[in-house]
Amino acid sequence: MSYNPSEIEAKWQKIWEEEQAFEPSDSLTQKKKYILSMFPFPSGRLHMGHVRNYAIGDAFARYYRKQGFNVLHPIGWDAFGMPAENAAIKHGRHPKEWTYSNIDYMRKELGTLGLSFSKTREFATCDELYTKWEQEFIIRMFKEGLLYRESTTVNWCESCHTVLANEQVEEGCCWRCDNEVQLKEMPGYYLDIIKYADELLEDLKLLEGKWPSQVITMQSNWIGRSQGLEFEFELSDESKAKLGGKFEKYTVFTTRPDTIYGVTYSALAAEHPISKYLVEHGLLEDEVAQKVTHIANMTERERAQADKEGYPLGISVIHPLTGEEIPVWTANFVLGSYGGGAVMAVPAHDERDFEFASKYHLPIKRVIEGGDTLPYTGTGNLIDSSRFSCVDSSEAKIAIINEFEERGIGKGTTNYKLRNWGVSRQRYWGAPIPFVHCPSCGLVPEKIENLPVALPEDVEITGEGNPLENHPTWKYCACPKCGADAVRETDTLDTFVQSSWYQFRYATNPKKWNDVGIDKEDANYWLGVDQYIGGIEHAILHLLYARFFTKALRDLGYHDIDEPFTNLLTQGMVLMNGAKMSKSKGNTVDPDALVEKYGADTARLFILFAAPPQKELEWNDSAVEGAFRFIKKLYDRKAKVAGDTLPGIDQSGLSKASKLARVKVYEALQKSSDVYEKTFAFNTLIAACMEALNALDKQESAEVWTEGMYIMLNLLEPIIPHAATELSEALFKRENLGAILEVKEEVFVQDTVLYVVMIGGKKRTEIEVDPGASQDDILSAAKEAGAKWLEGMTVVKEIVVPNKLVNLAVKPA
RNA sequence: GCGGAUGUGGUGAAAUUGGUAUACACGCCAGACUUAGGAUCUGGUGCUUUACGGCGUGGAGGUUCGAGUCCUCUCAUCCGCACCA
Repeated sequence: MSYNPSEIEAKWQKIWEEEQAFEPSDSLTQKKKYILSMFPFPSGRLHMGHVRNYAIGDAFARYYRKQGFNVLHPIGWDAFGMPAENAAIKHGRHPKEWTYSNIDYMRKELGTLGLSFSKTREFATCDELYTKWEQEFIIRMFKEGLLYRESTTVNWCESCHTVLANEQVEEGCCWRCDNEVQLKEMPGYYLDIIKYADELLEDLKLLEGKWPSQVITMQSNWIGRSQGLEFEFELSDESKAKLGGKFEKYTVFTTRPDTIYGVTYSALAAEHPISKYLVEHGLLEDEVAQKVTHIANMTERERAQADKEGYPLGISVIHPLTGEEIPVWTANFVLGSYGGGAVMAVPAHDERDFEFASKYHLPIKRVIEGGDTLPYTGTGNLIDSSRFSCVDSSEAKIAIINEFEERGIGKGTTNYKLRNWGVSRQRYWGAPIPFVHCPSCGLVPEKIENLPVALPEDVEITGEGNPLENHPTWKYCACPKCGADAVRETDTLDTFVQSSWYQFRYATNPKKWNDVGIDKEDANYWLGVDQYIGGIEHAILHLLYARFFTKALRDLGYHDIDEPFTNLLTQGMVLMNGAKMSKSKGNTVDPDALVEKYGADTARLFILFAAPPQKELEWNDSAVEGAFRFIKKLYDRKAKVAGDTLPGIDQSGLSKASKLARVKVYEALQKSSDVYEKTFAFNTLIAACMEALNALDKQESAEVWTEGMYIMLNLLEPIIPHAATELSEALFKRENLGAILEVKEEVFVQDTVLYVVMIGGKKRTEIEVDPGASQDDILSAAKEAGAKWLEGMTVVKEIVVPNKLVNLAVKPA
C-alpha cells in the first residue's frame, strides 16, 4: 500500500477520539508535564502561525507522554475582543454568533492536524461560566484594594472607540488598528500592578535560562525601576499669593540627589495642576497660555519628536538646601505621568536640562567634577555643594537623602516606568465589569451570588458609542447594597484579563468548573506550565499581565504558584518571500489546502524541519514536497522489516554499512532528549532521522532495518503522528511507541578509528587505526601517511586528539 | 541615542568542551527508467585553477599546534526602548 495521508490521518484521528487518548489522568501524584501553546483568537480561519505554534506544542506533549508523564495539553479560545464587533458592524452578524461559529470551524481545522489536545478542558473566554469566575476575582481584587476606579488622562483610540492600556500603545499608535492614540480625561478601572512591580522584577531571576533573555530584558525595562529622592519645592511667598493660595508646594523626583546644588531652575509638565491653574486664571500672557495649552494637548509621541520648548511661568520656588529662589518654567519634555509631573533641573549634569537651559539662556552650574565638557552626566566628587563638597557621588546620594529625611523635607523612594493597568474598555464584546453605581452608596460590587453579570444579547452594534451604554434596559438595576435604583457599569474588561488566568482554568478539573474558578490542589499540581509556546509579540503585554495576575490570585488564596510559565519558547514568524504572511500582501498559504494536498504530517514535518522554532520560517513549496517525499520513503521501507519486536543484534556479524546504519539510528535516538529538553532544535532531530534512513538504505540486514524502523518510528511519532502510528501498528503493534528506548553504547564501538591527519594546521590525509593503538603507533602511522608533506620539514610539535585527529606542527628544516 | 540579537554555499540551515566547515533538505547539473514527465531512482554540486594547489563562515587584527566557535576593533541587518528626571 502506498502512502495515503488522507485515509490514515482520518483513521487515527477517529481512533484517538474514541480512545480519549490525550486526556490527562485525574491522579495528582504522578510526575507531570503541562504543555501549553498560547490559545488563539477565533478570527475565522487558522493561519500558518497557528499551525507552527501547535505543531511545536504537540511535539512536546507527545514526547513527554511517551516518557510516561501525565501530560496536560489543552486548547481553548481567546474569544472576546474588537474583531467580533467589527464583524457585526460590517456583516450584521451578532458577535456571539460570529465567535462561536468561528470556533466551530477552527476546531475542525485543528482536528485535521491531529493535535493531541485534551478535549474535555476546552472553553471559550466568552462562556458565561468563565466570565462568572473572572468577575469574582475582580470583586475580590476590589475588596483588597487592588482594583480601583479613578478619573485620569488615558490613551484613547478614536477608531476603536475605547481606552487602551499603556502596554497597548505602540509608538504612539493603537496596537490593534494603528490609529494615532489621543489623550483624554476619563474615569476607568485600574489594577494596581505597580504594587507587584518589585516582585515582578525580582522574580525575573527565577526565569533566567528558562525564558529567552530578550523577553526578560524587555520586561525589566518596561517595569523601569529607579531609585532616588523625592522632595517638595516650596513656592515663594509671592508665587503663593499669585496662585491665590491654592498651592503651597509641589513634589519632584530625582535619581541624582548628588547634583542638587546644581539646580538652576525647575520645570513643570504642561498638564501639571499649577500650569493649568495659571492658564485657566489668566495669569499668563495670552500667547504663552496658548502655547502651554497646545503642549498639554499633544500626545506623548508628538512631544517626544518635538524640539525642546518651554515658557517661564512667572513663579519661583525655594531651593530646600540653599534657600535660593529658583525660577519655574513649563517644559514640553516633562511628562505629566511620571514623578509627579515636575523636575528639578540641573543643566550641568543632565542632557535634557542642558539643552533647555542653553536654548533659553538659563544659568548652568557645575557641581560634579569630571568630564571635559558639560553636560557631564557621570559621577565624581562634588564641588560647590556646601558641606557635601569633595564627597563622591555615590556617598553624597546617600548623605543628601539622609539630610532630607532627617529634616523631614523629603525621602528616598523608588519610581517605576510601569503604570497601573487600565482595564476598562468602552466596548460591548467583553466581560462586564461587575459594579453598580448607586446614588447613595457610590461604587458597589455586584453580589457574588448574582454572578455572572452577563451581556445582554439584544444589542445594536453600530460602531458609534458603547452598545451597553445605549441599551434601553440592561444598565438599570437595584443597588446590591441598599436596593435603591442604580446604574450598572457599562465598561467591559480588557481581553488581556481573560488570558491572564486561563492557564489556571485548564488546570482545574472540568468536573469542578461549576463550583470553582480555580481549584487550588489542581492548580498547585499542574502549574507552572512546563513548556509555554507563543509569539514574541506577547513579550510584554500578555506575559507581564499573566505574571501579575498569577501573583495577585496567589495572594487572594486561589493557589500557591509564584510564576505561571516555567519555560518559555518564543516561536518565530512564518514568512513568505521575506515578508510576514498577510492577506493584504496576498502571500498566505492556507493550512486547509496544504493538509488536503499533502496531509497534516507533511505540514508538521516541514514546519519543524525548515528552521529551528525560535527563528523565522521562510515558506518554500518545493521544500514541502521534500518533506512529503521523506514520509513516502519511510512508508515504502515497511517491506524491509522482518519481525515485530526490537531484535537483539550481534554486532560482529554485520557489514560495515550495517554497522554505520546502527550508529546513525542510535545517534538520532541520543539526540532526541537534548532536543526536547534543551535545544528545541527539531530540525536537527529530523535531519538525524533522515541520515539514519539514508544509511539504512545503503545496507541489507533485515534485523538492522527492523531495529532502525522500531526506533525511528518512536522518534518521529511526536512529529508525524499519523504515519508513524500507522506504520507502528502494522509492524510492531504500536509497542515501540509507548516504550522508553535505551541507547546501546556498544553500537558506537568501531573496528577501526578514523584519524584526520593535519600538517601545519591543514587537513592533508586520513588514517585508520586500531582502537587500541598507542599514541606512538598513531603518530608513526600519521607520519607515514603524510610523508609527502613532511619532506624538508621538521616536526616541532605533535598533537593527538583521541579518536579525532593528529596535528603535526612543522617548520622548514 | 541606549540595549539586545543575528551575519556560514544559489536557498532553508548543520557543526559537544576550540579539533575534518557546509550534515540534512531545497534548487541546479548529468544519467537511468519512461509515450511523456513538473513522477521515481542513481550520481554530482563552496569558490578558483588544465592540474598540483590556493582561497573560503560580513570585514580587519589577535590568542592557539589548531578559530565559524575565544579576545579587540569595525561594518551590515533585524528587534526592543526611545526625553522616565
